[in-house]
Amino acid sequence: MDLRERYEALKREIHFHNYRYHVLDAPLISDAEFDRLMAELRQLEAEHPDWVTPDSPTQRAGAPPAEKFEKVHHPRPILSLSNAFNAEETRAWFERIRKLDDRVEHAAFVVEPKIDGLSVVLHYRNGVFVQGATRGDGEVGEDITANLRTVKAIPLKIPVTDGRIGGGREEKQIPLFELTSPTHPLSSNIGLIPSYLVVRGEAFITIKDFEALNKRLEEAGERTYLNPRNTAAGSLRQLDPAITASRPLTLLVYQVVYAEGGDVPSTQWELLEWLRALGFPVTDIARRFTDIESAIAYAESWAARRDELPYEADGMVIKVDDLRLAEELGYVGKDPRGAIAFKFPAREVTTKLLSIDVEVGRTGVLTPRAVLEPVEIGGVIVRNATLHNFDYIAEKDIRIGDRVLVKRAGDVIPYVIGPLPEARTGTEQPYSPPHICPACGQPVEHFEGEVAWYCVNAACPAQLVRNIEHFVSKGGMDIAGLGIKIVEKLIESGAVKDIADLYYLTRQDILEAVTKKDRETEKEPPGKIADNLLAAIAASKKQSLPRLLAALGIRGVGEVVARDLAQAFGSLDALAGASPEQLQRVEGIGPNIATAIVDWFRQPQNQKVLDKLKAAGVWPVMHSSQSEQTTNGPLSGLTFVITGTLAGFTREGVKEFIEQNGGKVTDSVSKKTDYLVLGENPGSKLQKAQALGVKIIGEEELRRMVQ
DNA sequence: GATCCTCGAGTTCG
DNA sequence: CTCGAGGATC
Repeated sequence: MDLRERYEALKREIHFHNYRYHVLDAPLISDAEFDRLMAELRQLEAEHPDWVTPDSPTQRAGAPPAEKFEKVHHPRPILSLSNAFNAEETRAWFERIRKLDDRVEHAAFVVEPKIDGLSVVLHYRNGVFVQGATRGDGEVGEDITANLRTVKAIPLKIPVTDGRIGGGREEKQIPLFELTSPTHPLSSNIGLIPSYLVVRGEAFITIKDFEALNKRLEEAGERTYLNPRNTAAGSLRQLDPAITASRPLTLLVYQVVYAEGGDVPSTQWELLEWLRALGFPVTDIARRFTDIESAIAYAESWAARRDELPYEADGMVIKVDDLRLAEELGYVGKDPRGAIAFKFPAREVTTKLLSIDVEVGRTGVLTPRAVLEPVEIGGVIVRNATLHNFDYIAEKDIRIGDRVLVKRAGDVIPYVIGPLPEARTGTEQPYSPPHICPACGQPVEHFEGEVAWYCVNAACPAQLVRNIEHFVSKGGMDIAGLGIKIVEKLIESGAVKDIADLYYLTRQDILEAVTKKDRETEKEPPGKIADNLLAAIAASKKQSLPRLLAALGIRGVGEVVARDLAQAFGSLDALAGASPEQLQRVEGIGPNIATAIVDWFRQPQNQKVLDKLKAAGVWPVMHSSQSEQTTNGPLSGLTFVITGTLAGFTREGVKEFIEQNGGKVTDSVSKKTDYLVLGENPGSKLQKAQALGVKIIGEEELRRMVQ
């Protein structure tokens, strides 16, 4: 075999292994072996530069940076899709097209994922990738060929293999179908491949790759990206292909835009298989249905399981399988009638940042809050979102008036992911943090090495309200019926100046506060409210020492630390007399928390609070049975994390159950987690657990472990 | 000294 | 759920 033959065989082999790795995700050789093949190819090309063709694997990277992107006219318009936001609207679409054409009645549908990425158009002449473009306005896009070449999932040559591999040693002829995915064997012949073929696909970055990229950027101290979509779009619009090459882009192909001189299947379902056979990456969750209801059910099933997808999807596309029928159904504006996007509820939306409010927490920390133009996210109208802290605003360069991307953490709590600088008009105003507390007007302070800004005024009314809120909360002294409104009135009237005053309230104090409240919302007579509240306050005197300790609001002392302290010291008297050294003997207590505790007990106003609590009979001590550690239960030594909703347990209930049997419950999944207890509608802990290989059990298994 | 883990604190809407 | 920070561990 001469060198030229070896060169051609090498190219085939590299294309094939690239395909196995980047398209099928099933490599046959190691990275090192692959690198060796590439090195040999480069060597041959260095010796024979005239042999190099555009479809050589070496051509993926290395094009010099461009000045600008050239315009590309698409051979046919690249269309958009009309949307359906629920099953009802999807059925309405079906009815509309059924009335237009009788054949729709018995038509089949193909359902595919609608990936949130960037639409791209790829041109192949005689099987060689010659040009790639963005969608642009649908008529004219931008030439990003050099960038797309670096995307390894894009075949530079189709079919990606003609079945001959291993050239140079023992050349083998392998039937094409064996080279494709075992789950999708080829059923039909490829036919005559068009001499000019234009396909459309979606370029994107998987969630995993996005997170890894952002982590890398963060560690390098660089600006992170907002979401996979923005990253994919930004990466493909780089003038320097070397940057694109460094980004983990991939793609899935789903449409033939134009074909000349060859055969193209006439149904969407066959088309997907045909594209796959040519070596294009094609989704493996597409399904064909012979009735619209099954198609809708399938789309809905993915709406519920969208977190299982490796990429961000904003919906599923339902297409009429018969491509000729779809074409004949025509268009509404730029939307073809033959397909519809079944949209998932948006989880991330953009809206305008109107202003930034500042809240004062019970510890005095100032927290910025975004006031937004109201938007619906996942079924609720969001008007506010947290901005975490002032550094966050500066790092992300968030300005008032910006369009910002908002998401609900765990689909619950809204937060601002970041601004969309490209949407700026020039009227946006940078934000500067306040120098005084918005509640009391005293100057704010910042401590070395910390991010937070504090209002240090011990008499700040906002802090007092939050302090009492925390004290009476469910996890604290659990005084039901004492909400923020009544607390504010009680403070206003002077009846409450600290948490201990709650235990000295008269019926008259409460009556006054309650009657001053907005009467329209009253459901019960004030007298009854006052009596209930007095009873709840009296009942709270019996709360345990750990609860009281956590409720006091000592910095760094929450539920867990309070329990450990209570167990170690047994009473508030013992704790008040403890030295920093004694405190630090408790696991989890270091110098900082020890100092915070000692300081708290030393404050005169806190000593007064303690005296008043003691006098009111709020002075729990640990009983020996309470402090007894469950060290020999069936779950001892095991750490559990809970996610989702369990059928037979509340969150508190399952925690107690595990702890009573000697197990430990923490909030975050790590390598030290033994089991993840999985409930309905799990959160991101599930992915984390899967990534770390943590064992996942249901509540049944948990119960069995105890028996 | 760096890294991992855990805890605390704050957060929104219906 | 997120971020920040304290503490434990290597």
